[in-house]
Amino acid sequence: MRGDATPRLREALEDDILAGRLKPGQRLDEVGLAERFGVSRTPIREALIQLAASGMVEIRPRRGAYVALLGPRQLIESFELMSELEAACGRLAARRMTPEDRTALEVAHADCAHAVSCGDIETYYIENARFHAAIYAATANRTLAAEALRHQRLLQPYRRLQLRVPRRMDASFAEHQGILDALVTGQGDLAAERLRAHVLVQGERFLTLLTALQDEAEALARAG
Amino acid sequence: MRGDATPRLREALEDDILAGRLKPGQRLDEVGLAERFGVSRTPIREALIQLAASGMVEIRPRRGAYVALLGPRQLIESFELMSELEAACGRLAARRMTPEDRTALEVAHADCAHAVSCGDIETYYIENARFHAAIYAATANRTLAAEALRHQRLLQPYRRLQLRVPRRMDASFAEHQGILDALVTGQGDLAAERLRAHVLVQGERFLTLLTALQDEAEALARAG
DNA sequence: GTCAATAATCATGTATGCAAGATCGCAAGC
DNA sequence: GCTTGCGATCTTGCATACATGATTATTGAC
Repeated sequence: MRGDATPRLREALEDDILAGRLKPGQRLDEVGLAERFGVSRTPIREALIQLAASGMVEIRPRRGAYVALLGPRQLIESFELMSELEAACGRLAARRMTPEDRTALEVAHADCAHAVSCGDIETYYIENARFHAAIYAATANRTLAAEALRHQRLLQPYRRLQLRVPRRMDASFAEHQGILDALVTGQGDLAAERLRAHVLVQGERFLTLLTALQDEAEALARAG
Repeated sequence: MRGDATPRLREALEDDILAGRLKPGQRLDEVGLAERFGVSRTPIREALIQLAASGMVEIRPRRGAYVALLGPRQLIESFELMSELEAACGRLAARRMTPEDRTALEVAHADCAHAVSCGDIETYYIENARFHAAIYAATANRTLAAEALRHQRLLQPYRRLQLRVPRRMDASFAEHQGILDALVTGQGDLAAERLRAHVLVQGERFLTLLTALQDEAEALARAG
């Protein structure tokens, strides 16, 4: 075999996690994955180590690898970190955006608008990520953009749930409009503030949802 | 051997890099390291992969691992990212600092003061990192604090050079005082602004130093 | 003397083997 | 009936082996 099994495996596993085919908390058995992908354990292990380093997988020594499962505390912290990263991106993007960046942003925003008008949550989920990624790209700071993207991906499985909250998609889109306005008029601090609030509210809504689900589960447990 | 070779190797290599025993750009030969540490290539590879994921090492496929060498562009970007992370930490720390956090900060600041009064650059370099780490810890957000710490370590080899700029240590300490004042008075936005400027100026001074060194090297190349 | 092509060498990437620790099941005791 | 101790099984972590691509050295031509 040609020598590029590890990156291929890493991407395949990451895709599986992001697409929800591998669910948070699920065990990742080395031999099982090796058989499934037709390789030995070695490149599997190396891919898992890389995913663990990026936070998508958790490796417990001598106890195996698991798809990362963020608890409430970690979720709060991650959304807060994300809100700060996005705010930073917004401030820099407002100052440095090129005409191409602006076009890309407006296209992504229009695609979000289309998803909203169709009521298509799944599409909005994807286009929303693109809109934010367009902001990262406009910072002209690849290091910062890469960090923002990495954390976006980390939270992606949880955001997906979050958008199912009633009317959240419309509210999110309205916030995008305000962010875009601030960005294209060069108001970096305003864009930062709006992005911070936009991401934080997502985190808070998500936690509300999470605790509701937990209460529900507990109620079921008591009833059953 | 007992089953913790990989983390031990990772820490040893990271220490070597942070302490300057392994220099940016230096090749990390797997068999050489394996012999030096008395282990096989497998745990060496796993440690290198982890270090690559955290940015301290660069792995070029089929071409080996090297101690990360940041170019001017990456340095600018990294310092800018760091300035935003520190600003975020400052804002949150000003709001959430516990009395213990405040004490730790003041102790770290006093230790910096002592290093300044002794003119001890090497000690200041260490205490400075502690002062900043105390701010991260005061955010009550371990995820954010861990990210800030990781990037602090990434830039540490370069900061060390930077402090040798004349009078930089005194200026840095004066800035710390302003940051501390803003933090203990709960002025989050002010603390954020001062931290951002503090880190950015380090980056800029460092780049000045870097280009000066490069010019010097070129002049020598022309002369020789 | 320099450059290019080719062969030898070497390092990386992957596969496989093996030992130690973790998990699971079963049985014995309370 | 529940818990605890012991043993079997399984998985991980590291070592070793091998193949392929990169690197270097050598040789021949210009």
